[in-house]
Amino acid sequence: MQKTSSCLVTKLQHYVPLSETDRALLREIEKSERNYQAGQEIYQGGDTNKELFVVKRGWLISYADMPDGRRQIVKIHHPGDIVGFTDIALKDVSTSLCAVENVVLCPFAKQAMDEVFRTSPRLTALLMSLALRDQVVLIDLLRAMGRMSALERIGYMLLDLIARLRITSSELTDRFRLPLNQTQIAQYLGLTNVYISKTFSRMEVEGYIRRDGLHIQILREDRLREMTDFHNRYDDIDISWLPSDGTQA
Amino acid sequence: MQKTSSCLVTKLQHYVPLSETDRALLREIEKSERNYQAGQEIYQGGDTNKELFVVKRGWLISYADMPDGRRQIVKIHHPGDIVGFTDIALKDVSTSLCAVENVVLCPFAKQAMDEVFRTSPRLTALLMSLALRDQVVLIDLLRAMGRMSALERIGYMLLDLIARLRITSSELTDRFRLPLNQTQIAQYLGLTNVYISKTFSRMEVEGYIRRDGLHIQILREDRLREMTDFHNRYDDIDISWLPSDGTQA
DNA sequence: GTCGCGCTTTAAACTGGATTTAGGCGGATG
DNA sequence: CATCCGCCTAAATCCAGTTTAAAGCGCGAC
Repeated sequence: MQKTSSCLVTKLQHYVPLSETDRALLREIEKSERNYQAGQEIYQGGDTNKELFVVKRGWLISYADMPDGRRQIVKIHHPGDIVGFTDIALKDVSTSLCAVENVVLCPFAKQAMDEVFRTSPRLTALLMSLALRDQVVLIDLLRAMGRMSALERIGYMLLDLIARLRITSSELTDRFRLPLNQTQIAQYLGLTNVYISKTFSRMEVEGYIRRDGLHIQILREDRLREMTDFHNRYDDIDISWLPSDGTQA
Repeated sequence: MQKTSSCLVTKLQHYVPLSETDRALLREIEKSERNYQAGQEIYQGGDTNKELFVVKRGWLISYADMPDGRRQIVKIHHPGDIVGFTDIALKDVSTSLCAVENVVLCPFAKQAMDEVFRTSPRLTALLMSLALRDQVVLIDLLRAMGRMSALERIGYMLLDLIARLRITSSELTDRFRLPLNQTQIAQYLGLTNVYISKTFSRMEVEGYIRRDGLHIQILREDRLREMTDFHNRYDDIDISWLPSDGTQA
């Protein structure tokens, strides 16, 4: 019966109801807030790994750079996401994190996660399921990068983003705000900004999408799904194996 | 004090000592064996997800296909690996599995994994760490696919493979057997078999490697590490947060 | 207003890797 | 010992996407 609805709780409860104990654990994690402004780098690959974040507001990107400056963006983070879970078992973080717009994060120490692991088997299992799901999503992206044309890759990215946004706001239709610039999209899809521009224009001409400032409307979602053989990994998680909920603990 | 040394146990103990209880759990998992011959497809993406495998002998590949036949290989499995862990939270498996040579697998039901989760927090945490580590490795591969040239990608793959093989056989020097054909390597690196052939030849001419049948010798490992900004993710796992070992349970 | 700045667009030249096709080699099979 | 088959190599051609450079286009600062 919390008044400030947390997007982390919303996102997790999309998969499974949480006990009051579990929600209390999560509230603890989201206790403190920190602001970062657009373009700010929050940590860098190689830094010692000491805290995780829950995204409260705004989009962020994680990326890995080559020494000569080539950059590969590997994850796009939205409100409700946990950032840094992947690196939990590493001494140093493997990617850098940057705010693409003004954001609000809830930082928390790795130890807080230990607390979750110790006291809530159900939440632990859920987080683990989501981490494994993320790995499947990464595999999908890998396939897109290795085997799809530029147009297919952009289509795939748009489908993936909208599927994720629909988790938290189910009334969302076919239009959403995309606060990434074309250089960042290129760094995500393994292309160049110039070719992103060209392909976006082409997609508009051919009626796949419509653009309006930062907003993208997907006009031929079915066709894009078919072209990219898209699977929505955010809907069909199997939670049947989760331990019974924490109320008994 | 087991006589038949299990490569799974060897691989896990590379990171952390295991209690007798834990080893017993793993023995249970490796109880039954099944043989598959070279080229055989063991399961297909979309099949219902019911069992996992420990690799006992031989190499295998996991891949995702597009409906029109384009194929992306996403993982190369070696003896001691657990296959299918990624899909544990999915109703249907997301990739296909194929033996690249004659292999021996130990199949076990998902429930056996539940047993591990219930009874050994330490083993659970270790498996989870390794799953997260795999995700970091996947991110490295993604960077290679998105931002590296053909020569760099091949170099990266060779470095990754030899780093993994060195976990189980530390006396391994700079030479190893690579039972993949060039078409498979291409499907792994997002290139074509023809260009793999060309680039391999070039790498040999330029003194990066030497080839001899299925064997590859890496001659300029330092240079390749530098070119690809290679990080060995198999060495530096942080296990300090693991719960104390299961003997007290 | 107009200057500067970040971002997108367009165009032209270029190239890394794809495609296609043919040949060659080695090992299994009869 | 001839045939076949899977795999690797080589050469010619082609093209999707890169590179470089130069406009456009808002938009906020002053």
